[in-house]
Parts: sequence; C-alpha cells; structure tokens
Amino acid sequence: MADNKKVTIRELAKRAGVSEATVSRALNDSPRVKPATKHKIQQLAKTLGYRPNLLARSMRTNQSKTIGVIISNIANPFFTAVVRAIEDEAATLNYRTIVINTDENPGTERQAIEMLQGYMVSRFIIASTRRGVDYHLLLGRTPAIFIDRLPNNNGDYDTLLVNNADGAKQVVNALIAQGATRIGVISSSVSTAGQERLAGYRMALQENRIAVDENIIKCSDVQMRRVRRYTSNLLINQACDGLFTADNEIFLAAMAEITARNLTGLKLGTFDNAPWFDFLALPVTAVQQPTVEMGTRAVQRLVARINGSDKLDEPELIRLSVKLVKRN
Amino acid sequence: MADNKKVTIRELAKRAGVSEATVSRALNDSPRVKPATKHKIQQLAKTLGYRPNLLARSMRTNQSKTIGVIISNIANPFFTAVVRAIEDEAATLNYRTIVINTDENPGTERQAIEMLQGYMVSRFIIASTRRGVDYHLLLGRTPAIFIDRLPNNNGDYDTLLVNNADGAKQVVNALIAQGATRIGVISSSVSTAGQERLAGYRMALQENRIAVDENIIKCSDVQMRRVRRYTSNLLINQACDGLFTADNEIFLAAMAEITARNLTGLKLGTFDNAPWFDFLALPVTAVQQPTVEMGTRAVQRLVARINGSDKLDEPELIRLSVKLVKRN
DNA sequence: ATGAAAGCGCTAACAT
DNA sequence: ATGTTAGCGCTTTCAT
Repeated sequence: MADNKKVTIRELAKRAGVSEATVSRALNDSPRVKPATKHKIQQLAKTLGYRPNLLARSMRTNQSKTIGVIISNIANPFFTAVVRAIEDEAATLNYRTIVINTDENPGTERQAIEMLQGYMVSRFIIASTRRGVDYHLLLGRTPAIFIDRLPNNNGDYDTLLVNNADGAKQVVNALIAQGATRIGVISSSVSTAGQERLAGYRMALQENRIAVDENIIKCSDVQMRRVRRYTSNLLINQACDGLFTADNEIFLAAMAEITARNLTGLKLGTFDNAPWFDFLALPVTAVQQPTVEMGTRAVQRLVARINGSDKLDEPELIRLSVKLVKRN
Repeated sequence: MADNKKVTIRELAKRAGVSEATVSRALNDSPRVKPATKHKIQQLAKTLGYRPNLLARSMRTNQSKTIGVIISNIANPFFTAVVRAIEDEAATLNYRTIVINTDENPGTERQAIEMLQGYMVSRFIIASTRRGVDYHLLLGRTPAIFIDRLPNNNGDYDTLLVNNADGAKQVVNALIAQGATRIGVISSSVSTAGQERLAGYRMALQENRIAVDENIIKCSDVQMRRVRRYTSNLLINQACDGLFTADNEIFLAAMAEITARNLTGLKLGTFDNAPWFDFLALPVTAVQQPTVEMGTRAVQRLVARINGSDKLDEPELIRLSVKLVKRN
C-alpha cells in the first residue's frame, strides 16, 4: 500500500535488514548480490511503492539517460512528425526525451538548453532557430546533433539535413513537366533550408533552359500577410502559371490568397506533403520529407557518439533524400 | 571566459573570498546580503559562466518550478495549440514546462508521470489516455489538472473541458439549417469527449424533431480504415446527405473516403476547425475549440492551487464554451 | 551581514 | 555477498 511518507532506499534497507548499498545494488539488478536477497528487496520495493529519486541518482552519476529535444515550432507538422520518431527510437534504446519548443526564439532556445543542462541532460537534438546562437559557448563538447537546419557553428556538430536543393529541383521539374511556363517561388529566409530550396529552384530552371526572373522570386520572413501579398503579386501582376512554396506554412498562406481570389488553372508545388492536399481542387505536387528516418537516425547517431561504439571522430553532415508526391 | 571545468557555488565562494552561504544568498537575490557584495558575486558568476545545478537545488528544496504536461497525441493540432498556450502562460508566471507525449498509451502515461515525479516535478497538466489509469494511486494529492477528457477519478482533480455536447449540437443544428435531412455521425470511443459529442448530436436531432436512427450512428476507435468504411456506409448505403465527425482525425479519414469516391452535395460538420477547411470544395461547418483559453486557464489554476492564493478547496469541473465557424 | 555545518537520496570506491 | 563511508551541489537553520 502506498504510505503517505515517501519511500527511500534507507527505508527499504531498514525494513529488509540490509545496508543501503545492497538495496541499491538489488534495485539496479547488479550481479553482486545474492539472488534470494535481490528478489526479496525488489518485492519489498514494489509493495512499498518505492520510486527512485531520479534527481539524486543523476546527481550522483552525473548523467541522466535523457535526450533534450529542442524544436523551433511545435505547431509545425514536420517537427511533430520528427519528434514522434525521436521518441520512439529513444524509448527503444531506453532513453527518455524531453521536448522543448522555442517558437523560433533564440533567447528561448538558449534558456531551454541551459535549463536542461542544469538537469544534467547532456545530449541534445536541436532544430536551430535563426543563426545567431553560438553553440560553442552554449554546448562546448556536449554531444549534440542538429536537424533540419545548418547551425551557426557547423562542422563542429553532427548535422542531419534533407536534400533540400534536390527536393526543390524535383518539384519544379515536375511543375514544368505539367506544363507550367512561368513559375514563381516564395521561400523563407528564416532557415538555411529555405535558401537551399531556393537554390534548387534555380537549378531546375537552368536545367530546363528557362531564364531566371528575379521579379518572381520572393524570399523573406514567413508572415501570413506578406506571403499573401507575394502570392497575388506573382499570380496576378506577374502572370505566373505555377507557384513553388518552400514549406507548409508558406503554402498555407498562399492557398488562402489563391482561394480568396478564386484563382484557377495553376500548377502548385511545395515542400511538406500533407494528407489534405488530396482534397484540393488544384493539384499540388509536394516533397515528402523523411521525418521518421530523420528522427530515428538522429537518436541512433547521438547514442553511438556517447558509447563511442563506432569511431566517429569527425562530426558529419548527412543528407537524407526526399520523395516526390505528384498530383495532377 | 568559459573555463572547461564546471563552476559551482564552492568555486565562486573561493574566488570571492566569502562563504558558500553568502554566494547562494547573493545568487538568489536575498536581502540578507550587502548590496555591494551581492553585486560583486553576481558579476563574478556571470564572468565565470556559472550555471546553477538545478538537480541539486530541486533536491534540496524538494520542488522544481516545473509543470509536467502529459498529452496523448503530439501530432494532433488541437493538443499542440493547447501546449503552446500552456508554455506561454507558464513562462509568464515563471514556470518551466516539460511536455511528454503518450500516444494514447496508458503504460507510457504512467511511466511519464512516475519519471517526472522522480525529477521532483509535482504539478501536472494531463490529457488522460483511455480510462484505466488510477490517478489516485499515481498522483495522490499532487496538484494536477486534467484537460480535454474526464479522467477516471473525476471529482478529485480540477478538470477543464470544453462544452462538447453544446458544440456538437450547434454544428448539427447548422447542418440542419443548411438543409441536411439525414445526418450521419462518426464519433470516437477513445475519450469521454467523443461520447459527449455524440450526446450533443442526439440533442440537436430531438430539438428539431428528427427521429434518431441508430444505423447512422458510428462510434468506435479512431482507425483510418474503419472510419473510411463507416463513411461510405453512411453516405452511400444509408444515403445520408450530411455528416458530422467528432474530431479532426475522424474528419481527415472521412474526407479521404469522400474524395476517393468523389461524393458531392454533402453538408459536412466537424469538431476542430482548421485553416485549410477554407480551401475545400465542400463547405465544412466546424467547431473551433478554445485552445488558448484552455491552456492559459489550466496553468493559472494550477499555480493558484499551489499558492493557495484563492481558496479552492473543492476540485472543480469547468466547461469552456466553443465557437462555431460556418461555411456554405 | 556573514559563516559553519548539516543533509536531501543516491551510488561507487573501498573494506570485510 | 554485503557493509561502511564519502560526497555530488545546493539551501537553510543556527550561530556569530
């Protein structure tokens, strides 16, 4: 029965008539304790409802089997998908995860990392906010792996990105194949991913010997209102018959404008596939990001780094490939 | 400069030529230390890059200003919206939050709560998984507030729900006003919310003197395939001209079926409004849940309970009202 | 205004 | 196979 007072190792030791050390060993399933004793103690712990004080344990061992996951926008389906994969893989490898959302705010990001370090969390998976955070200062040699975005101090940490340029190139190529002749683009200046996707757009045009017109390239902060303005500018003033948006947030804003103005006959392409694209009147060709692979590999690599199981002296930059979902 | 070795209070004390106690007081901005000394110590801490060991502090004080947030599905936009509101309000009130996702798994939920308790987290906001978790045993008198779903041991904890029945009634009334004469419903048996929404559906029909036909009422686990089967059954075999889905997941699956079969002329209603409903050919009338209010009030109430600032002896069940977004 | 000392619960040498 | 002991970094009486 659960007594009111909290059960500690000392308490168990007293009741079992053994030392605290033996209890600790029994609870940690050490081979250095007699099976009978071990069993007895474990039983007792269960009956008394013993809960280890993880604080004390971490403090003593100077580590907590916990991975800090720092993401920049919890409302973005891309990130939640990655987070779920991270959680799954971490659980498999017997790690805990703590997720903190920074809302693209570098200050919050710094605080979050410092806070977790205060809790002895010493492995991180980070989707960096804007450039401007000095991870050297913050992390030192703490194992960390960056996802989705190239961090400020790249080259010093493992980084896991998708092949943004290639994905963008594929989408734009598909739009061209569908007959689009003048394709506008709206990208994000917030992350490195946005710039790479823009580069991919240019590559596709060049491959198809289409002149790049800087007037139909828009790249800035993702702000609903601004994206809507860009959209009408591109599709009406600039007479584009195709539009490539660099992520799901931009796509949403652009679609709002397209719907409001009742524009039709367009070829749309975007990063971040979503199930509801199937329901739209306009066909959307979309890049499906490998969220599960990204989350899974991030955890695996982090854990490998810790155990030093494979010799990974040099931090690596890994590119995952993307999949194209065509609709027309 | 950031030395390699970690800076502790002892280190600061040595360097400042004062006792550890004084350093601790200075760092905590206690009035019991001379302003000059305080300032000097705080400066030193900054220069040396001192980071408090939160583990040690929590262990000593037996509390951590951290709220554990247990949600059942991080991929559900409803929950992520609530989480963001929780984070915002918590930050304002100077609390930390730790979010853990249980994926509707009661085992994971139990583990998560125990784990956090091990870290001295002693206030929780919980979106319960299926009934079957005994919160008395798990939480005891630990302050906790339940959101979205009525927990097993209701009456013992504060609970914050939306007015599910009323929301459902409003949607169904709207569908009837739009001319639907035979409205099927698909709800979820996973949570208490699903049952309440079903009750609201029945109320609306009764108010409008429409006979309730049990053949067009479907309620079960939310499984993509099953929902799709229900959908075609209702809309084709049962010849419904309207459909009410009880949450965003069900709606997504139903829309997949509707799109695949190219069904038209339907009146659709659902819980959980989404921006992209504006882009659909079929008009969707949707209940907008008060996610911000729910998150904000959950935190406020939890903190009030802790401080005992207002006398809230009895746990309360609070219902938040919803908003209807009509489209036709 | 400051210091000395105890102790939170746990684990890991180092005994026995 | 088990016990003794020290100590992680911090806060907090109780002295001075």
